[in-house]
Amino acid sequence: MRIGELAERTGTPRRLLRYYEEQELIMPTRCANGYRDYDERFVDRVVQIRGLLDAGLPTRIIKQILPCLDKPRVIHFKDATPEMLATLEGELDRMNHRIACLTRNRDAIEEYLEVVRQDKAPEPAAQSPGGR
Amino acid sequence: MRIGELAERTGTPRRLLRYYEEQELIMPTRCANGYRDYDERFVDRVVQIRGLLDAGLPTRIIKQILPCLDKPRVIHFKDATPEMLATLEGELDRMNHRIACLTRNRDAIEEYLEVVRQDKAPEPAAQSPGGR
DNA sequence: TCGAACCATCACATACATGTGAGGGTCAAC
DNA sequence: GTTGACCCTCACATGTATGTGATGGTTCGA
Repeated sequence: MRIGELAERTGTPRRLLRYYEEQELIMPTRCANGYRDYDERFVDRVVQIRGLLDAGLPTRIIKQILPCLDKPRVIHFKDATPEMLATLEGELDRMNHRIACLTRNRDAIEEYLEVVRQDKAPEPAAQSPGGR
Repeated sequence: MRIGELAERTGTPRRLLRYYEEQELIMPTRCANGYRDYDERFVDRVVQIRGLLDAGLPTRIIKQILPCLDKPRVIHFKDATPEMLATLEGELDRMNHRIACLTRNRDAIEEYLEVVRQDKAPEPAAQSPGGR
């Protein structure tokens, strides 16, 4: 598929698809006329990239972890230098921190919303301060 | 405490503490001489801010959710306009997406690391391709 | 054959978090 | 009273992910 279709199917501006390519996150082939030609697999991949970017990972890191996640991963064993593994472990750590932080705050927001809704919804009886 | 101590205790450049204040994420009082005066509570708060920033939330959003998380939260009930609640729900959603994405990728990295380690560590017997 | 709808590259602009430094005040210790 | 370690307020610079537009090639249907 060409860039327009991929853009539409992933909800991503063309500009960014080209940017991700420049950052070597995705490497589409080219048609004879120079147009980018994207494989079906790129749909998922782009969505994954966007998710990781949104979660705070820079392209530099995403570029490193992406190849490790492809499923027939035997191919990538030889790339696994010690430094590379160390980087991955470091990122694993940061991701765990992020997950913990997000989860903590999400739970807190959820609780807040529940409490506020309880305070607004029920029949107007005796209520603690702040009630409507 | 003054800015230097807070910076050291949170591992945050002074520059950023002033920036967070400019963005109205933290509002220290001032001493007579104009120095910022930080309460003990700011230590946790700054750490929380940094965690959320690292997880991809912009200061604009952090500013909105922070006050909802303070524990004697009765004070903040009146701020809960419908638009505000909608925003919060939206952010809750995005945070859930982020958490899901991070968790998925973390698990995949973890699995990858396990497989690679298994491939490198054990006694050199018959092994699948890619072995050392 | 023309126009619309794609595609290409290039370049400049923006928002946001952050770095860095200049120019100057405060204060405690010597 | 001078020095050094703080603090202040600017203000300009950087990196990263984005927005936007100029300029031009390709394809295809009217």
